Amino acid sequence: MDAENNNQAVDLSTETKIKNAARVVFHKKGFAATRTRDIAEEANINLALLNYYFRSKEKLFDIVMLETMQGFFRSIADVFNDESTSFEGKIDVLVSTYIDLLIANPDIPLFIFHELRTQSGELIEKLGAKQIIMKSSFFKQFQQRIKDGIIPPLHPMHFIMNLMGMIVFPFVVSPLLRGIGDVTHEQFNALMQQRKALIPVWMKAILHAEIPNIDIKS
Amino acid sequence: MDAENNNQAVDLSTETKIKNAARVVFHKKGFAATRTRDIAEEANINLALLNYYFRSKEKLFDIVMLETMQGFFRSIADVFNDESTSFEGKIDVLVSTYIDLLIANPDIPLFIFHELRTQSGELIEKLGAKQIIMKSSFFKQFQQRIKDGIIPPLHPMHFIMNLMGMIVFPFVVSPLLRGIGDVTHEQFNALMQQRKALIPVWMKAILHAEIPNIDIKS
DNA sequence: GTCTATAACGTGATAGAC
DNA sequence: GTCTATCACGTTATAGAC
Repeated sequence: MDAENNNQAVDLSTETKIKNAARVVFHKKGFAATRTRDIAEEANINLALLNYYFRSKEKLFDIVMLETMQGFFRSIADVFNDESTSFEGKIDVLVSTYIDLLIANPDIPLFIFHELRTQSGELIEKLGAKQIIMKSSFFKQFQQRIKDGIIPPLHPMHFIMNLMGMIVFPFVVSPLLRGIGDVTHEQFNALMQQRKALIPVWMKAILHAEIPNIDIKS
Repeated sequence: MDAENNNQAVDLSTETKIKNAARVVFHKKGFAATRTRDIAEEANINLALLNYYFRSKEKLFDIVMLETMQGFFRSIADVFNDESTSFEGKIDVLVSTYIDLLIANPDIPLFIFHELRTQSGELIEKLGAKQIIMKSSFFKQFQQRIKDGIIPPLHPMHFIMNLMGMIVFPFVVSPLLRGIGDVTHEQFNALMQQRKALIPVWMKAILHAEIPNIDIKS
């Protein structure tokens, strides 16, 4: 029964075991704070094998980080570029998809944010993040709605930030919720499930809110 | 003229120079990734002086971290407990105060979030964060509005997360905005200035949005 | 209080037996 | 491929002169 608890116990190749363990530890502690010994222990392998398969801690980290980033942005791209869904439909799917993803991997956001600050801008280029967002079906639908006067002519990033913020932010501050609001882990996940239905509603309220007379040039 | 650029050049005590430098470097790189040499260099002092004044890297970090946390939560407490302002007024002040704070110190959010995950729950207790939020005038005004039927009876944390997320999240992902939206540093700050007026409007739209029939217990 | 030199330690990486 | 033992290096911390 305890053999099924984690993938280290199952019959995976040593290389895969190391990479999986590295992903867990790097996500949780970041590059600088993790020791190669931590990864070896998590993977139940000998320390020397890490260097045998991946040459160095840094090379292993680069592989894990790129995979994580690509996975994250690819799943955004899939939703944003689905030509068959409406603007509102994309919001629903995005919210639901990402809340599930973050419940399963709550350490990912801080990991990504930290790397985005640390790494230079070429990482973002390498990921093609710009094309994913700015040339997406979602973005076009968005701009059409501004042109039609359905949505106020604010910088699109305002709404992207609001949407992603409402999805991701709770996971970043979840320790605070436990400490401040006496919210258990299970209650937290229940709140996140609620938000699958709530965020789309809130997002529509934000999109159509009457905006004050401010300077709206870019 | 260049003597006024930073506080290291002015006539501060060595102890203060070290602490200021430590704050800058720790905020930017976190505990594990900063070397005491980095701090010494930033402070323009000899490496040995760091240990002379603060005993160890860890003790210096603890001092800096606690000060940062206390400063952050204290400024929230000041707004939340101001009996002279209305519910809406508190939102306005909170948004404006924090956007200014974050423009001046964009590294603070990730630093705090990372520490909240790393440190145990006793840090949150030590900060009195629970009392600051749950017993605040803001929170009482909030619950009164639920009782009056002005606001739907959702868990208060939903709205706190939405509000703080809209304020803080852009600063956490600012590198992405530069990479994706071709937003310069100045344009970013201009967008944040806009948000001082926009977030209160959006927040009110969220607060009064008709919510769907979901399970709202807990 | 401030410096130089160095000790003490932790960690990444490798050599070499099996 | 996998292990034990160990090296090589960077970093924290301190000793001791000034």
